[in-house]
Formats: sequence, structure tokens, C-alpha cells
Amino acid sequence: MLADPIQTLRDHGIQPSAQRVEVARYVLDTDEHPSADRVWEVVRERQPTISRATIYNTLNLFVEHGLLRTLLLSEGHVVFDPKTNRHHHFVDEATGRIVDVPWDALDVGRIDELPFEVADYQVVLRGRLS
Amino acid sequence: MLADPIQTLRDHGIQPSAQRVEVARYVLDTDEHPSADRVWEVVRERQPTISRATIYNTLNLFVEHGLLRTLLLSEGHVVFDPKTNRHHHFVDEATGRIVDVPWDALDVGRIDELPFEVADYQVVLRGRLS
DNA sequence: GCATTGATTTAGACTGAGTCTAAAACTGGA
DNA sequence: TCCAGTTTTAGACTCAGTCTAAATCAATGC
Repeated sequence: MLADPIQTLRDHGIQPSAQRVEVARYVLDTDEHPSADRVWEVVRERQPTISRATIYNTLNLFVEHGLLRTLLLSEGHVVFDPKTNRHHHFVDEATGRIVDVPWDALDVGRIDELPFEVADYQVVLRGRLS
Repeated sequence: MLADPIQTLRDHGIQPSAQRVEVARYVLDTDEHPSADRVWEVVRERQPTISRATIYNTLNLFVEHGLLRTLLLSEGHVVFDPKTNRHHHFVDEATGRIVDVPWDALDVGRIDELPFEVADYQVVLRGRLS
């Protein structure tokens, strides 16, 4: 539950306009990993005049301010993830549903032996939800 | 080096038209992880009349026949990977370059403890090439 | 060599995700 | 109330990926 979306936005240097607050209420509190158009669909239920450009602008603003991360897990569109702490993802190939996997549920060894400067990594799993 | 693209296509149940052979020569023998438009750019050097629809049709055909895999590693487009054996990927955030990481270079533990039927997984790393 | 048939390619229209822009609307301070 | 700065809006635009009708190609049979 996002306790105080207005304060959350202010804490991240974002002016809390009515539109941004409604977007935040949903996207910063969901584990759906929605697309931008899914966000628009949901927020329009509560705020019918909100425009598609505002949705894209607001999502991109939240990403820039560290409130959201973009993920490339679905074909054809990016998805948004409010959990900014490290974790893995499972993608159900039947439904497209994306599920967070706790960081400590998997052990990943020998990253430091690779000849790269690794800034970030995650395990992406695909299959079927049991 | 792709020794015999014509035979490779025949072995995978694909009629080896001149266009498909040229696409195969490049895309089944590169470690670039190219986009569809990059494939078109390269193949057009050798075969200037090939159309963009043929490129997409041919890449999709190769995916269907197990010669290629699609990957969601770059924003804005899918990339194609001829290595169909399991491996991980590193994405250079500065250049966008994608590098294969051998399967055995990393240890991933406790996949079987997850509450999913996992069909496939890989580690996706991002950072800078040293 | 020609006709026929089935497969493939082509050119470009189309769709949808994501971006951009000018005008309108909003908000806060004076 | 006015003004300046910010935000939102409506829709045009770009580009990745798909679709389609017509053209082309290739193989086969006569």
C-alpha cells in the first residue's frame, strides 16, 4: 500500500499534480509489471480525461527520478516495476504474467570472475506457473 | 563460419531460396545479436533488391524452425541470436553491444526450489565492457 | 519450350508502442 | 486578478513489426 503518494513524489523531487498522484497510486503499488497502455487503462477509470501523453511523460519522469524501473520482459512493449531493490523475474509463457522472485531465492555465483564491469544483473526465468 | 547454408536450411525443412541463403550467411554466423533492420542493412550490401518484408519473413521462419532465438535485451527492438544452446548475456550500457556469456561461467543455484515450472532461464548482466 | 502450380518475394499499407509539439489549462505567488 | 512557469492535452509523428495483393520465381509435366 502506497501510504502517501503526494509525499512520495515530493520526496523524489516531483511536483504532485493530480494526474501524477493518480498514476503513482496505481503504478507504484502494483506487482503487475504493467505496460504503459495498461497504466493508462487503469488510471482512466479514476480520471477519464487523463491523456496518453501524460501517462508516458509521467512514467518516464518516475523512471528518471528512481521511482520505477523499465524492464524488457514482454514482446512488443516495455513494462514498469516499482520495486527498485534487486530481484529476479519469472515470466509465464502462457499468460505473459510476470512474477517477482526474491533476490535470495537464487544463488548466482562467479559474477566477479567475468571480464566486465557489471553494474546490474538478474535472472530471467520463463515457463509456467504451477 | 557457416559451412553450408544451403544444407543447413534444408536440414531444418526450409527451402533455400537465394534470399534466405543470404540472410542465413549473415545472421546464423554472427555474434552481433542484430536487430531485423541491421540484418536488412547488411544483407542489402550483397543483395540490393531484397525487401524488408522478406527479412522479417525469413527471420521469423528461422525462429520457427529453431535456427534462431529472439531476445529482449535492447530497448525498442528484438534482437536475434543464432546460438541456440544455453548461455547468458551481457549488455554494454554505453554501446548497446551484446556479448554471449558461456553457460558454465556462472553458477545459478536453487532454480528447482522455485514454485514454477521453469522451462528456460538466463542471467542478464548490464554494465560496461572493460 | 511452354503452361501450370505452388512457393517466395516485393512494395507498400497498416498497426501499435513510444515520442514530440503547440496550444490550452493549471498552479502558485505577487 | 495577473503573470510566469509548469503541466496536460490532442493529435501528429516515427519506427518496429505485420499483413496483403500482385509479381516473380522455380519445379514439374507434357
